[in-house]
Amino acid sequence: MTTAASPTPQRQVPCEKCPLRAETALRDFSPEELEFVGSFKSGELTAEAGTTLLMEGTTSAHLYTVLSGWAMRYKTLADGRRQILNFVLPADFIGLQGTVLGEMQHSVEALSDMLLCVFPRERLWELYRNHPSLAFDLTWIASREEQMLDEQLVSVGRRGALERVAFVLLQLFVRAEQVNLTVDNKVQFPFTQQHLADALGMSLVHTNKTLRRLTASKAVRWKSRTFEILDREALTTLAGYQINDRQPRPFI
Amino acid sequence: MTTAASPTPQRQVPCEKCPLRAETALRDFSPEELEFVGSFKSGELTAEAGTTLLMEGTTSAHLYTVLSGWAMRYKTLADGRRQILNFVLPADFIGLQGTVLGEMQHSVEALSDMLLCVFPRERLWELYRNHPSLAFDLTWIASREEQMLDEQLVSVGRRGALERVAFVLLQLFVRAEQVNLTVDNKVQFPFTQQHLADALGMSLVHTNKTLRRLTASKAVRWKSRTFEILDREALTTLAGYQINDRQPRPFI
DNA sequence: CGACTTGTTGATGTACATCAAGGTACGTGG
DNA sequence: CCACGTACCTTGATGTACATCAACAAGTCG
Repeated sequence: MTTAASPTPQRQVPCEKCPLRAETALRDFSPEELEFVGSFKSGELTAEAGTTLLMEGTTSAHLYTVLSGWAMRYKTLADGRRQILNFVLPADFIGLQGTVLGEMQHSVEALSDMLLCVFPRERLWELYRNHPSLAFDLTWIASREEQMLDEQLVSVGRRGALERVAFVLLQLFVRAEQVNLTVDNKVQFPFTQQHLADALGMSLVHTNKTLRRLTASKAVRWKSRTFEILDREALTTLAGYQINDRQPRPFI
Repeated sequence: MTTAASPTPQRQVPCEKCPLRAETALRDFSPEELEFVGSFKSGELTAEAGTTLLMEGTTSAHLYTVLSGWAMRYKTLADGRRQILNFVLPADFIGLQGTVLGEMQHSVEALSDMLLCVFPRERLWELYRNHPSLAFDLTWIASREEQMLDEQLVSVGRRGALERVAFVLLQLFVRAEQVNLTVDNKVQFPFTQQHLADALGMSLVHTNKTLRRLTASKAVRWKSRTFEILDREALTTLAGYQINDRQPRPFI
């Protein structure tokens, strides 16, 4: 496991040309907002798959926005059991929780090679003081994350294995769609069945068997990293829920 | 199930004399902050046990701070399965999530008689604009809630039944302590085993049996609403975790 | 007093975990 | 090209934790 990741002092993406912005993954910013965010951004970070971006029990001086790539947020128990709390996609924000307790209460690890925007946590206060609209966006983000956790908790607590698997796959697909990571009903998933198992609170073997039941239903296909939805309605039914397409996400 | 709850136009608790503040459940406010919060508060709400304060799928014009009493935040699936996401105690804030999507994605129901402070959601923006320190507190709160959900997800996903029950009881006890609801290692819990089961993602019967195993270990006692910790260290060990005592909570 | 809610317990069923083994794909160095 | 290693997936056999069902006991409340 790589623990450090090196900042890249090379050419950076200027905020006004942020690829996320071009994709409408973010709300529109006023020129003032855009200028502040540009100055708030202190650099970029490239990280290889497997890099630990944030570690439970440590403090981080930085906040990040994902420009590209996937990560996972997780916790581990003393004996090694792992629970993946959430997957992190482009346009997602990480590190905000550290603001509360100082120490991170979870770890974040890159699942693929990533590019991240870096912001200094120390200037967060300045954002709150001078840019209430951005501060509001941060609350919005925290609140949205909470809603995803709520759903996840319902899944793990109250849905059966097939429902659970269908639900998480559908949800991930929808999130990937929102940041234009899908091409005619296909996505590249950078994670393994083990990751899925750890997210769903199931064993690897049982996840595998459930996955085979799911693919047997012809609703989806998932082979060597490529996930494809064949019958979206069927998948939605199996998931026992219609996922609400959320509004475009604010902030950087 | 009662669905509505009536506002009480009678004598209200002035913010500077907020009982929560006296108990140091909240951070200190500057006079300016205190004055704004006082004006932000639009009333009080008393609610009987069983009252639905917020309903999934509806919108609410209000935000609430709990002054006294317990509630639960939960979601239900189409077929009636219920997952309790979190318990709500005095000094907790509810309704913030509605800010994100408009519609609430979960319900909140009073477990005991309650007294709540009411704030108009429409003036939230004013808070962000003029009182960045309070805005920051709101983010803090959202972030703290997220951390509790993380823990809960780990429990339901990766801990065994005994561990789970021990953990949630210990956590509830600690939270109750923080708002002075405990008297020599005892609390009044206003909920039933069914509620615990729904919070832990377990069946009622299995929860009951696990609870009996737990009480057999002499670590705790729980009879007719009164919960008592007899051996805190033993309970902590059973929970497989030491819960970190958090800092005092900011905002109203 | 019955009616109802909450807790308790045993019997039985099932969903899931664990164990063990092998299969497939993709890399490496020869 | 093959031999070899490794990472990931697949599958059957077995074990166990938990759910479901059923019945009853103990309050509590009208």
